[in-house]
Amino acid sequence: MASEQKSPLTQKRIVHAALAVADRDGIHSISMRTLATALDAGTMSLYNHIRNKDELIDAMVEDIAATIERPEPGADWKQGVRQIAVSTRTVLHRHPWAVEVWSARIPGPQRWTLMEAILDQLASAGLPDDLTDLGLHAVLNHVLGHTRQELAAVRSNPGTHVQDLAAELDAERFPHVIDHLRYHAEDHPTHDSFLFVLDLILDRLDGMARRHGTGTAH
Amino acid sequence: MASEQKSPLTQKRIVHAALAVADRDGIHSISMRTLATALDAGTMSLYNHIRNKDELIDAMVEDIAATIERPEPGADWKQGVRQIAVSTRTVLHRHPWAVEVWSARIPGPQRWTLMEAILDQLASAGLPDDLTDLGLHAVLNHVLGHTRQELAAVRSNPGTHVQDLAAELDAERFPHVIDHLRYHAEDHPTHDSFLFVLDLILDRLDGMARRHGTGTAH
DNA sequence: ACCTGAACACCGTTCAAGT
DNA sequence: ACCTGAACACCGTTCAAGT
Repeated sequence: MASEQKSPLTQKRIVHAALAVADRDGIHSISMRTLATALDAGTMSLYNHIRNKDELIDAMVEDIAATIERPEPGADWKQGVRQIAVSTRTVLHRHPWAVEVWSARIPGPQRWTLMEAILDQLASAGLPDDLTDLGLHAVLNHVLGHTRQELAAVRSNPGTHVQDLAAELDAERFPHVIDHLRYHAEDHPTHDSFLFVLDLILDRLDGMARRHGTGTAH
Repeated sequence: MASEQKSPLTQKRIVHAALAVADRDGIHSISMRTLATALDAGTMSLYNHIRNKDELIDAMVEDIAATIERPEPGADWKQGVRQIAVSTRTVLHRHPWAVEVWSARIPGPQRWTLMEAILDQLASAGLPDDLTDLGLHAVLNHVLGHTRQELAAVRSNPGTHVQDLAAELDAERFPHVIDHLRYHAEDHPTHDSFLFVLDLILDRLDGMARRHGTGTAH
């Protein structure tokens, strides 16, 4: 107790401490001062390992992007894309603050690697350039959009839940919206809409690839 | 010149001034102090018309959401949804900071009205509840995802362009990503991918509605 | 009812000084 | 090379005092 050894600051320790804070209290709770205190260091010491706060947040996103599972090289392309999509969703659920930052900032190497993997799978399906582009965006928009939407009620306003939102709306003006919110408040265990739509997209791309491969369309 | 009359502060004047600043310099450039100065008022005067900064930003989003065109009541449902989607994209391009805030915060009346309109159109197509839900998210994810992606290069880092990103990447590790970025840097006037995918989604929903209507599937 | 300055409790970051 | 306190130039917002 008397001989506590302060472990040295590293960019890794700083990023991990920041992740712990963000996962618990949200990205808004991170300040250089509180983060330094949590690490038992002077505020300015952090700047020996990180250029500024923006780059810290980029490093946090890269760190969690690295935990997304990639398919082994020989895998079927549909299974490959599916695995990346499912794992991305799982990881984003583990870090509820991350989905907003994900779309808002320019990717780093880890995220480029993920995009490269998806594009590689789509290319191996035999899709031409324009349909590969279409497929990448369809998959990414679905994964990020669906996950964002799942996390929205929980995250944005900690007190707010989907049911409460529906209760506040005027039933005369927003009947469909209220139905829709109620629908989302229920559990739908029979088919997970995330996987349902994901497979819809993948099957559609598969069909396009086959049509292209057999030379039916240009 | 000697008899300048200060027009009184209103929530509308404050929101419009904030929109002008955000459209020119980004949402980050808005502070209560600079905004008050722009309005030739004391900082704390703003708080007589707006509860806090978060509600100001919500009010800004609501203000631009109100400018999105809605279809006239009798319109064909596909044309109706299409018009809302196209107009949303146009409006978000006019306010490049808005697409991030859009997904991050809980909707207000204007945005609920838009969702109500889309859901109403989808219901009039004869889609059952679960496919209406699927259709709403497909349309919203596409509109927001595509628009975000169009704006990303321009907005996030004012100096960065898509071509520069591609030039910085290691050609050995990211061949597909580089191709993809180059593809996006080109103009593709022959078919706008926004409309192409939008119509793909709408046609798909139409097909589902017809199959459901004729009782072929449950 | 609306306006506002002072004050409080914070920020991120530069710089110079330490070891 | 790494650490750090002081200082600078900001924040959003509460409160009390004005009209």
